[in-house]
Amino acid sequence: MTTSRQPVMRLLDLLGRRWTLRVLWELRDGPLTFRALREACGGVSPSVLNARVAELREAGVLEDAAEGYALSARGRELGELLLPLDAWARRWARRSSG
Amino acid sequence: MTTSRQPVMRLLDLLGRRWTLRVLWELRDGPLTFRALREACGGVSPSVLNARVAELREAGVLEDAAEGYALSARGRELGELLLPLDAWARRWARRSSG
DNA sequence: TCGGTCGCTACGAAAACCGTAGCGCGAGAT
DNA sequence: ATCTCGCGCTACGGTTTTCGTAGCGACCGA
Repeated sequence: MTTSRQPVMRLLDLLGRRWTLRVLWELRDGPLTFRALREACGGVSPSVLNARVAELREAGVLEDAAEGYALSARGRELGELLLPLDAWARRWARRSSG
Repeated sequence: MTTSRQPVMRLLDLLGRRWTLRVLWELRDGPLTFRALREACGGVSPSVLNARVAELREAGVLEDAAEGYALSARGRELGELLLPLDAWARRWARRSSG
């Protein structure tokens, strides 16, 4: 009840690792190669990126594609759940400045 | 254009730190004291929890309350955006097992 | 064969995180 | 006034994660 045995907490733990959310976000609108993904994420170190990719792949969220890496069907679903964060973040950016 | 100058990427960076999402999640249904929050998060070390709390406080997502820490109005909005993750995670948990 | 790009690994330095102990403070009881 | 208790939070040493850079082997077009 308190532990991460609940699915959502496992998910929160997975997403709460550096670059994971960002990778998901960048892959939302189409596949990217390893290097392109790396640059899209502002130049993460390849070791970390590879670790994240492996985790997401094992989680069934990301999969290999001809064009590089792509979100799976499940991953696309998850990506869409992340979408409203954009609107929220825009409103959020207008804090303490008016 | 590529960097985290875009609001959503700042947000993704904020949320992509260990325990941040979890803290948000645990605070969704009511305020918690520091120690209660700590236990709800499976016993995070207080130094890290304090850092996360400070970050979220500065971001205007979390605020001090009589009962401990509580989500701000904005924070509650963000918390609701996280809500569908629960349903997704449940479906996700039924992978590779049926 | 050569140049270019691909996914990915190696490895030392730096930063983040963990676990435990405990401080200073305010409230309630004696 | 003192004692006690739980509170938010800090200190600190050890472990893990992340970073930054360099580069390997494979593939492909010229």
